[in-house]
Amino acid sequence: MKSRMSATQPTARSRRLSPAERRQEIIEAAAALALEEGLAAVTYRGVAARLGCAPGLVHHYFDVVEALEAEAFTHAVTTDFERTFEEAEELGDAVAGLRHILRVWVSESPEPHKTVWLDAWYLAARKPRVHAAVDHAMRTTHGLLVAVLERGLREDRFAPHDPDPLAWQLLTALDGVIVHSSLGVNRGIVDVRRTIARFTETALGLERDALASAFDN
Amino acid sequence: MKSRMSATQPTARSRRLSPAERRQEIIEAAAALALEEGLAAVTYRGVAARLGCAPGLVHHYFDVVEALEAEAFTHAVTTDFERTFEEAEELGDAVAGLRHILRVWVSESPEPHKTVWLDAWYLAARKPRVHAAVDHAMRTTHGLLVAVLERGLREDRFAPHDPDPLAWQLLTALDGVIVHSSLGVNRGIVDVRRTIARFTETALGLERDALASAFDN
DNA sequence: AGGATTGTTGGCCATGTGGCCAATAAAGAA
DNA sequence: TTCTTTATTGGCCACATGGCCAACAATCCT
Repeated sequence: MKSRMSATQPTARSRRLSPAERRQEIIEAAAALALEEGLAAVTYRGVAARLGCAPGLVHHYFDVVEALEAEAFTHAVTTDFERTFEEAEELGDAVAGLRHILRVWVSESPEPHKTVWLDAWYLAARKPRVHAAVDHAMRTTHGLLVAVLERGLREDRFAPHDPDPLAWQLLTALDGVIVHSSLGVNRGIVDVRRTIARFTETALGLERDALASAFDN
Repeated sequence: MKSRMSATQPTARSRRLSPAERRQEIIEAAAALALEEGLAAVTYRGVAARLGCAPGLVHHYFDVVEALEAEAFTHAVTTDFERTFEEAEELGDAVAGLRHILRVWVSESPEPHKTVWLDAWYLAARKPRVHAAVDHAMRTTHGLLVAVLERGLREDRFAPHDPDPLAWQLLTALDGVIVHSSLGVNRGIVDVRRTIARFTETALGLERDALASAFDN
């Protein structure tokens, strides 16, 4: 019921972009679509409608939908969360940085990212290219987290530990939080945000509420 | 390429079952299908093909596919994992019971359940009835886990804690493990199975490897 | 300016799905 | 036995998707 719009509206879009520009435009539209309506909404027709072009154009740049889904996911998740890590690095110490990361990451606000991650995990089981994108994104995240942990060790703020496996354990718990908060289970029963904070405090030998205070507002 | 079988093969199935029997048969077929090929394979045609009946029959008992998906999920996950908790209760002490639960739950073997959970979480975001089924299943699990924790407190095997929120935290970490093991990320880098064991040992004040020993074989 | 390159369009097909319905036949009731 | 009920069938429609392609036209090059 909302499929017709190209004939009535010329879309006022500059036609014949360079391949690089058009490709980037498609990826951004797909990523925005994934954040707003889920990764399942990333289809030839869906992206084309949002962009105001013909579905065949999208197919021209991504001859397989899976590739478009993978790119959309990657662009959607890597954009602002690498920024988050950069912000964390500029903060005073590792504890403050970690607190910042947790606050941004498991915010209870409208849940665009959580849904995208869940969608990606689901699709990864059946679509190899999405799986590869998810795998890469998670390894990248792990690397960034390891850097934070190593910084904390250098600054003597964290109890001694092996950053590599611990980072995986924290990410595992974090992804569990994504699942639970995305579902809205146990809402009102226990604050999901504090769950990960508790785990991290314990693992790093921090004093109670050293990280959970990030959610006090 | 495998859709034709009703005309050539009478399916040798007793026809005209009682509504209760047929309904149960459908649910079991749908659950088996969900475990083998994912919850997305639970369609009118899919279940009917597995059962050797007409798709219309399945629709006659479940006039909305969502209801069938929800029932399939519930039957698939509640069947054997309530049994696991019963087995745990019959074991010597709470620590042994918890160890048993972890071993069965996060086994690295063929991953039928993990996929089903992931599928359900994904579908729950868009299908209310599936969401209700998932919510109920998770609350049930939480209740069973709380019972185990309370038992451990009575037996003085666990450090003092509030079982209710702790059970949610453990389940959160556990679901994170499901995500990671389902993806096969970090395979060979860190043993995902031990992640949840570490968290639990820490939270309950158990000595190192008290639970992780469940994975030594 | 004219021609070649290629970004772009609109439409087409096959497939799989949910949902619906009249016709059929099997089981139980009279 | 015959009649009534209803479990069951097979086919139908509308819709959305992935993928493909010939024709069109804007831009760049000569």
